[in-house]
Amino acid sequence: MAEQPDTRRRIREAAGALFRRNGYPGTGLKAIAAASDAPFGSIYHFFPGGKQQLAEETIRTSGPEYMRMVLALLDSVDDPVDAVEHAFGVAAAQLAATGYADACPIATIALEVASTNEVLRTATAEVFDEWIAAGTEWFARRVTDRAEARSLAYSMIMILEGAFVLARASRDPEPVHAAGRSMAALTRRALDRPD
Amino acid sequence: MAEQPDTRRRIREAAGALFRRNGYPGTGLKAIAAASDAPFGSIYHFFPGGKQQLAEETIRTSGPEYMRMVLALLDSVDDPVDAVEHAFGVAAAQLAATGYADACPIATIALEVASTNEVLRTATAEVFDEWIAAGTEWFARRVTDRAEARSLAYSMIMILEGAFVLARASRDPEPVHAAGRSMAALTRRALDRPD
DNA sequence: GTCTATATCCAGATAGAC
DNA sequence: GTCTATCTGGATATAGAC
Repeated sequence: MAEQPDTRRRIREAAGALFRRNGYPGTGLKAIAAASDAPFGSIYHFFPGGKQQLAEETIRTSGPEYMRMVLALLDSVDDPVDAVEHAFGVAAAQLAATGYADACPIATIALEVASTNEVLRTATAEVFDEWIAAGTEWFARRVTDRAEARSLAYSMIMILEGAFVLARASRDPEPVHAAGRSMAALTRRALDRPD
Repeated sequence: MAEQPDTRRRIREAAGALFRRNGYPGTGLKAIAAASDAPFGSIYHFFPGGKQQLAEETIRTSGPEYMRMVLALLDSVDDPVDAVEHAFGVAAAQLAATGYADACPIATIALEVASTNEVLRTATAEVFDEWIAAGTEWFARRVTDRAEARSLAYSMIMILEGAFVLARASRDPEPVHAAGRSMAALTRRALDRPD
């Protein structure tokens, strides 16, 4: 089995970081080449489909990576309510630590391409579907009703995404903390009132 | 007092619609000229600051407009819990009716410019601040604790923004309905448990 | 004031030397 | 496979005719 060249991975990671901060049309291939210390032509050597192929790969790799990170945070605390607040607390800290740059790796692209690029829109939709499925599984191990678990997973992803919008705009981690408190309240309510 | 020319308004509205759908770097001035049926030069005649001035004006006009629309929806129903679910229901229907194009007028720009353009970032942050203040006032008339009212306003805006991300990506109004149910639950909890 | 033509630059993409 | 030079189109922005 052939080893992936290091250059290819560097390009993908640099692209992921730039797309996350500046979006899809806002990121140029020349900036990606510069950030990955790769010659411009290597981008087309490894990604013959050009910018779109590069973006699709970053969506489909950084999306699941991010999910695994959040699930690891959630799994690191026993009590579900505390786990939720812990995960949001870490997200808030990480956001502030990166100058309010590193929030959701795919949300900006998702909004940008929703009306303009079916290939990338589908990629973002499929990543979000995986997040919802994984989040549902996590909550289903803690609340009895499966519909309730799914609702909590939906809410957690949505309120986190919205908190990232407000926090990046205001350069203030407070929205993410507020989102964590609301999600903790919803979680506690589901634990207290098993339907 | 001089009347604003009709052309200027048409340009601003076309720009607002395109920025909302395709974002800031994704929208070209030529597309704005075409959509507003205005000659290209008129953009710089009315907006000498170019693309950035045009974007700032659309943020600062469409943002408050959207807030007034949501507040009108909330005020149209007496019971607070029903009002919240009603507002989300209308948002879901409008999203589907526009082919999943017309969600939040400034969220895409907000994410795109957060790390790249201080003028526009500040504009989006100030609009969000007004939303939070107005939402806090609305909830404060219905729940006693002011901190609780502010928390509900934050949550409502964040979960709506997140729902728009998921709904546009999946071309499905369900996330917005799910968000409405969660916000209704949070509102009911605040009404039932006056701290 | 309205509109057209154009200047200038940078994007994505490609060809081909090494 | 790596890298450079370049093509082509479209972007923002401007000049200036009408």
